[in-house]
Amino acid sequence: MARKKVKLAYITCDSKRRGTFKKRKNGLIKKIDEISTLCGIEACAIIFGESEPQPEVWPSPMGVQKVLSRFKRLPEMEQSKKMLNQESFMKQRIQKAQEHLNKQKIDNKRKEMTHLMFQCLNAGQIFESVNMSDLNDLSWLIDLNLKQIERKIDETQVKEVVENRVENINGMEQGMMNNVDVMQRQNWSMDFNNNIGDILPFENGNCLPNGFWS
Amino acid sequence: MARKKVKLAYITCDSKRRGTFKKRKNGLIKKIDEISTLCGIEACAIIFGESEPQPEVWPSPMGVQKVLSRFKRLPEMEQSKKMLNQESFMKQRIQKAQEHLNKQKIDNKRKEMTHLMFQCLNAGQIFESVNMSDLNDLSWLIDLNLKQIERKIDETQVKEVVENRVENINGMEQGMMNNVDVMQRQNWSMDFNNNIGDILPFENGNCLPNGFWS
DNA sequence: AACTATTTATAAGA
DNA sequence: TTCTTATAAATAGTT
Repeated sequence: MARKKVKLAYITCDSKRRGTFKKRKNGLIKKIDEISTLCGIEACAIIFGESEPQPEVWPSPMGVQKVLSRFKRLPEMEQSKKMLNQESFMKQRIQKAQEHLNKQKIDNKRKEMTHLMFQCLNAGQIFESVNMSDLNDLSWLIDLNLKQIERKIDETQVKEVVENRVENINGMEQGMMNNVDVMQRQNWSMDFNNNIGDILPFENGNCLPNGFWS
Repeated sequence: MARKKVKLAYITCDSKRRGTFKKRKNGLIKKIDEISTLCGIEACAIIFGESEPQPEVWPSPMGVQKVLSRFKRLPEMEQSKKMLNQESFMKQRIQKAQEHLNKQKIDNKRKEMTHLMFQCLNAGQIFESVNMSDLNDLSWLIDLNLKQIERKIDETQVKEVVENRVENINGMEQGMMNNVDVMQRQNWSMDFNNNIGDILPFENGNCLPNGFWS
């Protein structure tokens, strides 16, 4: 997990595998030490290196024996209660990955639509190529921005100053919804960028926020 | 390890300890899963929660049994070979902490001296309060900067442009070494700041680098 | 073995 | 409890 994300699979290259093993074994033992200390619990780990007859153990073999005897004292039934651990563990992992993927997709969509929104503002029109679905998302995004703008207005109590700008924006939204020509006033987008910047929910106001595409 | 560095000691607060345990147990199991997969080795962990009769085990209890039987097959002698693991582990930890501390000290000193250097440049003189030892470190730091400046000059091949500036800097160093009055030309520091900024080894040239004191 | 650029883990807070 | 988010730690690739 560094420099490059590593695929979770057997490392074929011998030297790399050995290096990884050494580093991760140390990390693992440190982690067990920490959780034991922090939470005051009993735990042990036994790690067989691939060509070493003696395993690395933690804590001392005596400590391991203590944990093991406690483990063995449990009736088979109890020991096996979590038998499906590994499988359910994998399922959990898959589910989490799936959820993460979904979040990323939504996030990407939002970025895409934000980009499109600014393109439209700069061009002063909505491109022919934008399909219905994106248009829908776009209006959702504009809606979202509007709400934030309204909130900001309430907060700063400068209603009188920006009221007509908000009307413009409402007009813009209406226009987008109907895919008509509210945006065609070329000057409007520049006016928008120059004035609305400081109440947009982005750091940089009239351009995409820092690191937006990174 | 986040938001705040946690002291490696038993967590007294019950709710925090339980939360930490849960999170770290998951992290730990994930790590064991990873090292097993990546390195193709056998390993197991048994973790007793503080009030749970059944331990969390990894991999499945069957897998644990397999590792355990392999472990038990080893003669006592072999099992105990790494008996001192825990103690030597602690010693290693202490040594590493010590080394880290030393690096931090050196780093701090360097920052302190850099700060002092700029203070002197701004004031146009070396303060009476600076002791001999710091003066020594200061000259070392200036030396270091000089070398970087020289390297930069070679790289950019703009020798003719900056040559006399370098002479100024050499003069400055000489002056510091002798604790005399080369720095007293009030205008010099401003000139330095204005012109040397882009070849200093810092991001911001005439002020401390970003995040320097964070 | 030591060094960093990155990825992960995770302590607090919402 | 789960979800964020800022920070601390682990660690992959390099030297």
